[in-house]
Amino acid sequence: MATMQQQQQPSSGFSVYVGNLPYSTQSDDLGQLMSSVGQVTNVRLVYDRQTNRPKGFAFCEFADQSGAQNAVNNLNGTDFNGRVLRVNWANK
DNA sequence: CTTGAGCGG
Repeated sequence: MATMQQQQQPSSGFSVYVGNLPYSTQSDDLGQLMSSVGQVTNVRLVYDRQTNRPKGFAFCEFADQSGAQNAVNNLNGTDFNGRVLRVNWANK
């Protein structure tokens, strides 16, 4: 693997960006999917403040960096509820 | 009863 951005976030949790999600996706659905590749500490679905509609992406916190990396390697580019899942390390 | 690039109510 080439050099990639590994952000170690304190206060428990390695943030991973999850995008290209269906608007019908709930945090629980993502939580179960992420739990299948690693220990998930938190799952945050991003909603729009103006219309209260899901923006279509979310952020997942893993208890271990390997779990987050495993999620990126296993869920990124895969199909989820009819949409191609987009998983990557979070920037902020 | 709506939408589809991207990084947080």
